[in-house]
Amino acid sequence: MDLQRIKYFLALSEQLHYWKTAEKVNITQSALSRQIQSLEHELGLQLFERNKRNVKLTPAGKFLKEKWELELNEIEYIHQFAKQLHLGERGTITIAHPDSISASLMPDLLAKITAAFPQLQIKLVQVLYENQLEFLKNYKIDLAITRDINREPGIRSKTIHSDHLALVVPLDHPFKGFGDLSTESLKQQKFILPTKDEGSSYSEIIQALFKSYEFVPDVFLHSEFGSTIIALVRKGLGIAILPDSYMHHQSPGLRFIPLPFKTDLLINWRADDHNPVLANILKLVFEN
Amino acid sequence: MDLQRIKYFLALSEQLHYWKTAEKVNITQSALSRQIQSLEHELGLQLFERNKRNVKLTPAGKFLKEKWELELNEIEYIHQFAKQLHLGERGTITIAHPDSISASLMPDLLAKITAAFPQLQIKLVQVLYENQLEFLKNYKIDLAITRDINREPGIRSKTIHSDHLALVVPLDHPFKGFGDLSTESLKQQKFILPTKDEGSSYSEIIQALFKSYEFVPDVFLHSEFGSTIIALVRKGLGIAILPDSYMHHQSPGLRFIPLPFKTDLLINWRADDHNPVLANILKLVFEN
DNA sequence: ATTTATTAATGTGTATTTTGCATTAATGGA
DNA sequence: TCCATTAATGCAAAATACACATTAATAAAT
Repeated sequence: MDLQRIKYFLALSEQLHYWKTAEKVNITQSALSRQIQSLEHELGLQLFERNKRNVKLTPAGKFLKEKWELELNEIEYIHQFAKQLHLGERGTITIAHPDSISASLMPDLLAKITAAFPQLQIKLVQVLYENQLEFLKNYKIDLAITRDINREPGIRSKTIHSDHLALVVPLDHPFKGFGDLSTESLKQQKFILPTKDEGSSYSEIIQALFKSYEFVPDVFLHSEFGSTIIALVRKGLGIAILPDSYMHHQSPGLRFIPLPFKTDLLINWRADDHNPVLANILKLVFEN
Repeated sequence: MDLQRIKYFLALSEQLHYWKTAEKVNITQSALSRQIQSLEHELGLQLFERNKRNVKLTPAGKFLKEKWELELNEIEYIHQFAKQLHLGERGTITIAHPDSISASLMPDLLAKITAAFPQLQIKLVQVLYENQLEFLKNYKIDLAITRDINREPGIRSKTIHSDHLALVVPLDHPFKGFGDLSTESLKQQKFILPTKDEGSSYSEIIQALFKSYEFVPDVFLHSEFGSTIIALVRKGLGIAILPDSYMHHQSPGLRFIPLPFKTDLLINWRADDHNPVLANILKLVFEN
């Protein structure tokens, strides 16, 4: 059952004239005649009542004309949709990203994506640092934006941004600028820091920072969630070290003091992920 | 776009293995490989991600697998339905019949039809005698059961039954049997008769009846509807002449006196009506 | 590291199907 | 009765699909 045959049938069912129809669909009358015959034979029923002079739909033919028209439309739509999936213009992608960039990079990126591919479905999720690679490998997420360098085989990774680290203090705090920082003055402070994670490159940078001042900080509380940390600092419960992306969040009552340490933001994906949606998004991310 | 190709695709999308699938669908692996390739080419997209070792659906392929399965089911159902239309096992037929047989022949006929073709849709309509042929020719009805012989070209006709005419009188009427009828006694009666129609063979029979008694009846009322006539007779407003099929109606308070005149019941249809439903019904009507 | 088994793709000749051209046969109208 | 129209058909050519054998890539085994 060739769909082309059905198209010929539909054309003939409109014209009810072999010669005119044949011309319209660019085949000879003989070919059309045989196409209809084989269609009838294949279905085991008669589509047209015809003699050498007139062509007329049978009740079954009339029924099939109506139904097939609907089906062909449906199928055409399906094929178009599939084509969009193929081109990565439609489909779903799940992205995990850290809280730090939800007010800076993410809005920009999402705006870019929706402008270029309005039909795309994007799912944003927050995943604990320690789970990101596992989720990526288990197809729970397709893209992981993180501050950790990964060395997993099968995961590809690329830096998309660099942030300075900043010391975050309440507005009424004695630290006004980088000059106020010293081993002595820092030793007095209570710190709110991210959860320490063995082998996490982000914690290593923070460790390195304290090492440069040669002391071990008094860590009053660990939290992985930047917004929690910021709220605690604002209440005067301690001071924190965060990527300066957080300056883009509307956070009154806080002062950010830039530090000479940088943290990279990386984007990770499965090396064997051939979803065209991913390719399109990576292209967008890297194109400028 | 050959539906067979889509079936091959669906088989492969289940097995994800060319050799096994090829065996299952009874072609060689080479043929299957090319079928899938040409399908991909035709659609302009990739259905499977494959290397020499593994076969896996792409997102577009996964989508098409789901959709095509539904569409193929739909199409198969449509074809089955069309086949039934072709065989006359499904479809609609509109039948006009006189009131006189609605309690005798019609129930029998309808029972027969629904037993043989349970999927058939039957529309019963009451049409005035004078309109029957016109409605038949204009495709408003497909079968006309009537007591009138027609001589229209293009309309085929066959007798299916013969009724005696009967004189219908109230139970308390002095006429008890055929012996009570005479020109004198009949002259005293008021008659309720069918609408007189020039050239109608049924009225001609009734005319012939009165001619045999050599008088012109005192016709108090004309009606074409048997049930109306019966109601009037029961109320004692007059007596009537009807086909004795009416004896099958539950009509207490009436006496039917058979007369030695017969009226034929004919079934009429368009000679050029090739609706298979019609053929099946005619076969049923004439088969015994 | 090398070998082996597996398996999708492909080159090639053959078989099948479809097509176009020319012709035929049926039919309605002049 | 003849003519014009038009769907069907015989036939050869073209296009397409197929099977067989082979190739090439790769995962598993040694």
